[in-house]
Amino acid sequence: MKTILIIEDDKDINEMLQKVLKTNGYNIKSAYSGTEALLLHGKSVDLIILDLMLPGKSGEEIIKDLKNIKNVPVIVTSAINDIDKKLDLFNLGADDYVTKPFNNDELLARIKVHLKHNLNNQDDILKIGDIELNPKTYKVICNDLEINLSKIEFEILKLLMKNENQVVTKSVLFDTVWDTMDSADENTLNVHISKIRNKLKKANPDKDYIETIWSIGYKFKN
Amino acid sequence: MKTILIIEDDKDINEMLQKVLKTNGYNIKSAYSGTEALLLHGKSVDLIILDLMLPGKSGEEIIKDLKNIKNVPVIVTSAINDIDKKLDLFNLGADDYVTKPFNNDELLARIKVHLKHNLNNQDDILKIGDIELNPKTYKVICNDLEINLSKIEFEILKLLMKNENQVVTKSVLFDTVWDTMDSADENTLNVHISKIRNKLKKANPDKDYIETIWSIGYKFKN
DNA sequence: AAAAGTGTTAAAAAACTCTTAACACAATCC
DNA sequence: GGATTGTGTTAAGAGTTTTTTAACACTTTT
Repeated sequence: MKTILIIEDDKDINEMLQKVLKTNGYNIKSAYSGTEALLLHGKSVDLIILDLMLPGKSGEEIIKDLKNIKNVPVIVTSAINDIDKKLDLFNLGADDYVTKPFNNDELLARIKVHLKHNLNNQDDILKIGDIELNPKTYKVICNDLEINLSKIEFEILKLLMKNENQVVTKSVLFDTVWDTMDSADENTLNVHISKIRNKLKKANPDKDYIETIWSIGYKFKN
Repeated sequence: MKTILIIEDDKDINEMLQKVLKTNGYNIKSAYSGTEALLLHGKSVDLIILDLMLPGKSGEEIIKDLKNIKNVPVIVTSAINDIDKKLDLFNLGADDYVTKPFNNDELLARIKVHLKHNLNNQDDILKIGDIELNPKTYKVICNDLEINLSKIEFEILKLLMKNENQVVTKSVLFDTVWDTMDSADENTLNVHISKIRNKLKKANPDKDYIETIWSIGYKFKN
């Protein structure tokens, strides 16, 4: 289920949006100001609906800060239809700009468009060779044997498998698996990789799944 | 360079769009009817701008056919601001809907958004002759063979390829690849260049990619 | 022909990684 | 409550790969 962060100071509109989006199957976080939004924005948020409210921080500042935390699609809503403002926001990374009053169904359609593009959050079963990873149940089957991975181990393997045959850089791994800025020690990653390799090797001793790309990262190869 | 397919029956608007998009660095294909568009749409097209008011096939039909050939972002432009029509088109796979008359800069911004999202973003892959370098995945393919470069080798080749047919001075190389002040020995660079040349030669023995510019630097020639 | 710059190779040095073990912490179980 | 189990992080030493250094042959410029 996708999570949408609503940033809207108008209480009626905020609540209306919450209701509409909830009935359409989204998980909701709601904020009534930019500063509040910054606290709520994090790993689980998949898309942001940002109202260009006037009091406090400007929309431009907020969008910058939000994108800094995590780069997800931002749909700006605004009563103002000023072209310069629009262009500013697109430049700062806004993905869409909807003028108020908007039609709810159109907003829903636009949300769909921008979520569709973000393929990083698909929860489908990943099947590569004799490994099967189910992001929903946290189950991993290798060579017909079920293996137990810890949460971090699971996240690492999922990311590697999503990028099959491509290098996943260490910085990407840190950003995705550990959402804090002061990401873990390099060594921590090594240890986890080592543990994953051991568990996979136990299930299938003949294969090497994870390749080290020296000084860059790791690659799940098939 | 990205290629945009313009589908617009109004001659003036079509030509205006061509001009605007060309000056903004896009490659253009232009069609004045749906059937013509279907013939032009293919592998090289990255995004479509589709005007709705076409004689013959309806916009809905055309968008279906286009997506069938190759699923690229479609921005619909239309003089009609009918919500039901809009929703129909979003359902059929439209990625954006811009009402005429539109501001050119806004259209450009929206084009950027939808191209950015395209995961098959081949944009920053450096392709020169039979060499392909992907800065994101750290992959280098030469003459259809994948070659493994170390990190420094990769950075050097990337810089040279970015400045195709231009001399890259040694000081620029040192500043870019080694970010410390006490830049490495001149000889160090020679050794790395030598290693890169060897690996490239192994993949394609017939070509000399890197040219020495005596006492100044190196040049990736094509 | 001399001087300056470059190419290549092998070996030393540095950087990075892997594994094991230890510790702290949290959740679970009797 | 106290013991047990499992997880995440840190540290240390061994192991591996890359990077640099140094030597010498070679090429270009003056």
